[in-house]
Amino acid sequence: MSQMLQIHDQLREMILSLDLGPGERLTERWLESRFEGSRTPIRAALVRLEGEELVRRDGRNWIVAPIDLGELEALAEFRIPLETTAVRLACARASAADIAGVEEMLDACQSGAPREEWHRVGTDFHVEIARLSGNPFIVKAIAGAMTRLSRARWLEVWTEPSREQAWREHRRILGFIKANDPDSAAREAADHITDTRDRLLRSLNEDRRGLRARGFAVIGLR
Amino acid sequence: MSQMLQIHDQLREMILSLDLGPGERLTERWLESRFEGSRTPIRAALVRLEGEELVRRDGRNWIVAPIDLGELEALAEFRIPLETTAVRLACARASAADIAGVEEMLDACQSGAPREEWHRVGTDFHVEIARLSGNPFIVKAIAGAMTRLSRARWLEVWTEPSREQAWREHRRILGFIKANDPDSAAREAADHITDTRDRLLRSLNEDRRGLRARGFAVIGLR
DNA sequence: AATCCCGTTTTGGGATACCAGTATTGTCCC
DNA sequence: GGGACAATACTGGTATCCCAAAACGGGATT
Repeated sequence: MSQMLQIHDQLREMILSLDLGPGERLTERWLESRFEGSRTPIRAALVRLEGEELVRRDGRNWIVAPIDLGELEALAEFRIPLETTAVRLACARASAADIAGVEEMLDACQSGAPREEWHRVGTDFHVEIARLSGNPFIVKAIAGAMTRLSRARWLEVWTEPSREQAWREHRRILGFIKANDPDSAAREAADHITDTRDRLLRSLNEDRRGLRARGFAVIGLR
Repeated sequence: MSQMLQIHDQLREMILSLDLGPGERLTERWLESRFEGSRTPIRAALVRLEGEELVRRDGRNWIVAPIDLGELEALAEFRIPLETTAVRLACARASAADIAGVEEMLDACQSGAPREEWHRVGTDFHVEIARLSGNPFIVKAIAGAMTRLSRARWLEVWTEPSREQAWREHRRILGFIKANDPDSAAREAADHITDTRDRLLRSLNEDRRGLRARGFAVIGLR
């Protein structure tokens, strides 16, 4: 694989895992030494990441895209029509094998699993459901939305019951798709997105102090 | 403005105007002489355009993204839930001044206007409506969808009546938003997207011969 | 005439060199 | 000690250079 793609993926991972703080400045020279490559592939990776909005320009400088918690509502508003459409289409189009694949993914995440695993599966579930719709534009849009959501979800204080609740909702959505009940699946999906948003916002609000202590600007959080 | 952005914008325009044929190979050296800049900014522009899916890699080469007419259905399927949501939100949120702005845009496109003008306004209308929703994610998604549609719409054989029909539908949508009738606006928007898709597909089907003569692969067109 | 093969050319990927602008720092004067 | 200012260090933007690999071409062979 080309060096640029390696750098892109690694940097992406570092950003999404909060290894690099939101808003943190990135100089091409630092990245040069960090990844032991020249500025050429590094610049390409940065331009690419800029397209994914994981990196942004601040004047002439590069910075890790800040987390704007104020966009959480808009994100839910965006996801609801898309994901309800996705599950409806999934009911019409997904094969039993496709559905089983997603089910398996959920099963693989047992209660002993590490935090990263829960985080990843919780994101991938929505993308995989979107994939069942067979519409690549929906898939990409949902994947992008989940990426933007991803870092804020690390900040969330996950309690066992809230996590269990989310998983129950995932299973219910999948169950309705399996049962070929598009209306219920769509209702469940919309409710899940709303619930998740509220859980997230509540958690972040309760933990404002903790967030600030960890150096996160709590901008846009009402 | 940086040279890279200039190159990006010019190249983008050349692609969207079909100045560069879909599938056409782009060598960095040709672009170098064409834009009188070195490969560095050109490569950055290409990476950027790749993110917008206007340019693609074919092995090691760069090519102008082909037009896949088969994705027209998926695109409509994607737009309908988003744009119906957008008009509903617009009803709730758009100010009279905002609406008047869009109205003005439609008015500015009189029957004597050049083809480019119709094309541009026909695209921008949907983006502006999305903007009235106040949701930036919806705006960006619609803008991206309209970009992908853009080139196929150049291929369309525009008859006077079909163009008039589209404009009537635009006005109707806007009228319902103005009248604060979200249900009608949403229905009208969905119908418009479906109608437009059908008009486009019919036109392209009738003109297959013409398309091929102009060098366009009619892939994915049923 | 078709095909294979090898040298040449051209390509994109990466590294480096250079520049102009900007921020920083250190210093000198008050 | 504090503020103005100049030298300096560092940044991203661009141009150029080098390389390996892929594409191309042309001639020899069948």
